[in-house]
Amino acid sequence: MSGIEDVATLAGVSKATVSRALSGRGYVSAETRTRVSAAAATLGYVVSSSASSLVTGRTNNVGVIIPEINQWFFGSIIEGVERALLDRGYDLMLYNTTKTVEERSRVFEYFLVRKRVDAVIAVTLEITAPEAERLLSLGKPIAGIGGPLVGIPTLSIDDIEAARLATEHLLLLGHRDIVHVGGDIDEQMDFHVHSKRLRGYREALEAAGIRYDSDSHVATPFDIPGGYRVGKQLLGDPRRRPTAVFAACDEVGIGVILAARELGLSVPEDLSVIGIDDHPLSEMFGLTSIGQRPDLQGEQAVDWVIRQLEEPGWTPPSKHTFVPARLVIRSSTAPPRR
Amino acid sequence: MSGIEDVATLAGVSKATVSRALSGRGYVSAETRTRVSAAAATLGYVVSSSASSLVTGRTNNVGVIIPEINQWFFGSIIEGVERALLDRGYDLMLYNTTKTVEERSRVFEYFLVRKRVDAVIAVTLEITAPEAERLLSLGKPIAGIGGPLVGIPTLSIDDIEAARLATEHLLLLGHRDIVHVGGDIDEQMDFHVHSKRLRGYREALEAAGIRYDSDSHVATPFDIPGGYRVGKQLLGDPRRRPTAVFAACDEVGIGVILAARELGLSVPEDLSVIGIDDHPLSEMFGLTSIGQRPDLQGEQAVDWVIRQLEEPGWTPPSKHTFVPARLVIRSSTAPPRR
DNA sequence: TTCCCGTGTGCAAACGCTTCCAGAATCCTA
DNA sequence: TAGGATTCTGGAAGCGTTTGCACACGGGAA
Repeated sequence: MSGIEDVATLAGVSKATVSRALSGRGYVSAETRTRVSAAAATLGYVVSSSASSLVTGRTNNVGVIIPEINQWFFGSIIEGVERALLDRGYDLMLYNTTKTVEERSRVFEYFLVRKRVDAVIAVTLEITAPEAERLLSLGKPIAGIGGPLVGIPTLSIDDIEAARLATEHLLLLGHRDIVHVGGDIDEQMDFHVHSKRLRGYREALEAAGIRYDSDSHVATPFDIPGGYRVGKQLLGDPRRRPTAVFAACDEVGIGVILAARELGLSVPEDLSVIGIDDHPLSEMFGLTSIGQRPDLQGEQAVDWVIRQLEEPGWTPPSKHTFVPARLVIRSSTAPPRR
Repeated sequence: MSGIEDVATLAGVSKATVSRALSGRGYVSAETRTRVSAAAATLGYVVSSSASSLVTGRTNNVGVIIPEINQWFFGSIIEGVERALLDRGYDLMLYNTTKTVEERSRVFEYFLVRKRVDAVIAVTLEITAPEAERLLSLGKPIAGIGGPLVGIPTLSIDDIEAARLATEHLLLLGHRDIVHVGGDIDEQMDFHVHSKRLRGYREALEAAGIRYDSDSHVATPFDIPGGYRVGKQLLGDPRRRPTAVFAACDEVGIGVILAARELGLSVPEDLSVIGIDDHPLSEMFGLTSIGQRPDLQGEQAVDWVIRQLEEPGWTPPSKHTFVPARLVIRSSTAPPRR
């Protein structure tokens, strides 16, 4: 394992020059630079990141806190973040933590406590103002996916708007009897995604002059089996069956479609279904959806923190950023059967 | 940001004693230890990992190379690895890289080149002997999920055996006309998982005295749409329709089930389907499967590398380890109709 | 009593870089 | 031609820890 000293002697220069030549900082003549690079190459030299971190105070690591991995939304974010980080020469330290409050604060302390990351990207993690303050005061940029969050740049789709869009699509097709299959409102984490989507749905309904009652909304876990179970229940009774379902995410929507099929209903003739996400499976099921791109959200968050690190004076948007979500019409929605 | 010096003066001892008290190495009287801890706590002191890495040569990071994130198998591995690593006080550096040869070697160089990780866990990455040699000679333990791989401890289910088990289950039920829907044999990476599963299937068939011909096997991507497309094609022609399908993974199996339903066939009456994985969705579809636990595989790999790091003299198994895979019977398999 | 060993502590030397500073050489401008 | 600005290089001082070594102290064995 050769050090900078070896490279220096081989190239016939000082350690200082090697450092400058290799890092590209400061003046080095072209000739010297090539000689140093050659020496480094023959020795297989590579700088010790601990040593340089020690003096520069930079680790070139970015920490990512994420509550799930095995879900399309979160997995895609990680992919986007990873790609963007590696492109810029940073490494990704992954912290998978559940959403319970204790766990959350433990992880948070963990981050504050470590001198191991230059920045933090928090996915679906409600960081309180004092916590953010503390992190920021340590000079560590932080960005959030989900939000809004005070004092921290955050981004997400506009959940209310997306839900409204989805509901309006159904309304426009002529549906009046639309059930929303969403998440559990009592889950307080997650930036109230569930209640926001419910709200967008209600607002669209009310704008169309349709009464909303508590039967119009049913909660279930955000996965295919969750949608399936609710679908079975909801569609089982013919006299209470809606003509359309707005599912709070595509997995749930797919579950509902499967339940409908199993009950002998055809989609969209007997039932229209719309979801949110544009999940990779949605195309196969013909599921109409409000699409979003979690991978791009991850890239955006990376961009924010890295620019703060590298461009002195640059500051990220001070308010929450809404990323686009667009309607993708497929074959699961149609006018209600006369 | 207070350093060890501050703690030392506050506690009225030397830096050396602080270091020993906090790290638990060397002799420190109980009284001193508590005084130091108190001082550290009031100052909010935390050791600089770069500084201690510089002297100890340890980073407390483990690198994980993985080709995918957004797939159940890989996501579960990451979850298991992350959990095990955090429990032991290590951080996880994630490298998501595709399986193409150039990418692979690039990442590999990347790892060799960095002095940032203490160990490497390679998931589904065929590391060549010289590469392994190099990593090992740097004193960095390495473990692989997938394999076998010479010179590196690896683990995986026994793919041949799993495929045989699945096929035998169908044979035992009385099926003689079984098609294997697997992966593309020409994909050379992945430790030949595809060809191993094909082989287990063939061997079971041959042992039962059933002729295998090239029609018996069809390749498709390892996901639900892949299984669905093949299913549609395969089951479309009634006179060439098998009585059972052995899918190389559950996603494919689920796709086949969906295709069958859509063609009006009922499972298992008209068609039996079995997969491999015991995917979370399989229960909902009643899919019989050969189950495996990627999360535990991840934990096992972590155990190997960490023990090598922490227990001098300990060596991991020198041969490939097969982890258990067990038959989970659900409702997608039954004797063939009449 | 003497000697040795197990404890407890501090000093100072690394660990492998980056960067400030100073000095030398070269170049441009007046 | 003088003088300042620019480019290039090396020496040396850290960065914040860990750890080898030396030393002091006490208790038990001989």
